[in-house]
Amino acid sequence: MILMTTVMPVHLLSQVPYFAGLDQAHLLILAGTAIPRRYEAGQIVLLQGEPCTGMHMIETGWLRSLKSSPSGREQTLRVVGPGEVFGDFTMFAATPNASSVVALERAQVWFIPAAAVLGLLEQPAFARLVVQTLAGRALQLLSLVEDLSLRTVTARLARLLVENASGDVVPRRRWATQGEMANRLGTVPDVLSRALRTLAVEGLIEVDRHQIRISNRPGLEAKANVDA
Amino acid sequence: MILMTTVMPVHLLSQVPYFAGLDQAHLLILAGTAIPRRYEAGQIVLLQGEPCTGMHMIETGWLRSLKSSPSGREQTLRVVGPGEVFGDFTMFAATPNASSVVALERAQVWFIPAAAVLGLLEQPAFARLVVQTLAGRALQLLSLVEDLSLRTVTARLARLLVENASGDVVPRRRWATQGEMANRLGTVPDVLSRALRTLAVEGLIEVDRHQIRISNRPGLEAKANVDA
DNA sequence: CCGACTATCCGACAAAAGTCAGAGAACGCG
DNA sequence: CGCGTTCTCTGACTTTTGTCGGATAGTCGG
Repeated sequence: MILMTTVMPVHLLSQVPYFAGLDQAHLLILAGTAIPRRYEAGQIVLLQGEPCTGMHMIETGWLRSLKSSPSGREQTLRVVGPGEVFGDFTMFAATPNASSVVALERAQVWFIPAAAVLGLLEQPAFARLVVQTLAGRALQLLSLVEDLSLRTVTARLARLLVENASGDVVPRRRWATQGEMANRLGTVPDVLSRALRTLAVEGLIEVDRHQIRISNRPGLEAKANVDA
Repeated sequence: MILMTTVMPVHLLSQVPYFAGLDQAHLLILAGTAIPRRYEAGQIVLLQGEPCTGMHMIETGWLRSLKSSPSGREQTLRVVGPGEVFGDFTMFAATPNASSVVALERAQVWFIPAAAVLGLLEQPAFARLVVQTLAGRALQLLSLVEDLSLRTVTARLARLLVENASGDVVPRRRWATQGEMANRLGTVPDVLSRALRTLAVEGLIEVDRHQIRISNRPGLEAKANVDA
């Protein structure tokens, strides 16, 4: 009798920058330890403060990690999608979860136990990639600090748009509501709404329900560098 | 004829968490590559955007790393002192300096070329420590984001005081002026001055020129968790 | 001990951000 | 296709933060 369990396809793992260099044998072992998990929109994947026992990799769907305040305000730290990982920081640091993670839409993710990954650090090539990736992600956090500390909401919005534009349009997924974007910029929906309008009346962007078009990129980039 | 060059004492290196586990031989090699540098108060050690060729370790003195805005506002990211390192993030990520670093007082630091450190990543024990340390430092950045995004200036100040207190007093070094503390909290001297006063009149702290005494720790901790 | 420089403080003011209530539009589900 | 929920937008208001000029007090070096 054959017991069919769901096993992670190896090709998924190699999408992750620091797993990409591993040989087939190690990939198979890793994949063997991965546990599939499915989440619906709004479901909590990780809760800040809970012990961390491993990391997660996303097969499909989008999620966001956030810090939340007692009064219900939230700051989105990162929005992650297919091929990306989360929860690795706390796994490597061996601390409780530093942020919560919730699903923005239905998502298929794989949980990878800490032991399986930490063991791989024996391999210099892998370790090098991990070090490089962690450092790079830390630098992204630095620019978030810069944004929050010394740029106005409008400037942060302009930056977000410029960075996320493919060509001249910033596509909006279903969950990319103004409330959600507000969390990302560290403000509230009302204020974001006004910021969008400001940019729109100045002719820099055209806001649509499904996308935002950049009509004047140089002008928008100028706004992005204005500070407090 | 003997040429006397200044060589870094090995015992300094082993103060750094991730160098601590290295054997004597490697420590000696590392120490051999280190170059001594002295800076006076206010001098620039690293400039944001410049290429990064290695990391620094502090023997004596204090420095701060910061992001600055076009209009002159500054956000202090970290204040570092004896035994600590800086510039390692960008070295490991192989990117230009993400922040500037300036000396707060006269400081003796050692520059360690990137190649010397990156080579050591071959050693699993070392790599593991680096990974753990980088992840830990990234988590500190996360809490800075949390502070800036969802806490008021007064709450941030309360936290700073609680965290830096030894016993009931927060010692103030000569360079720990209000302007300096303001940069650390992401605000300006005037506002900080008022925040200090607020806490003082509420009887939570007693401000002195050389130290700040916490007269009501529970009360101060309560303030530290208030949000926007 | 003096004088220049810096740090601190203050009150009034300006600006940015956040809050609130309510109207209107879009969307998803049945 | 309708109905209810969620998202958007609006104007008025509050709070927080930042700015400015200038008074005051400390500090440091000579």
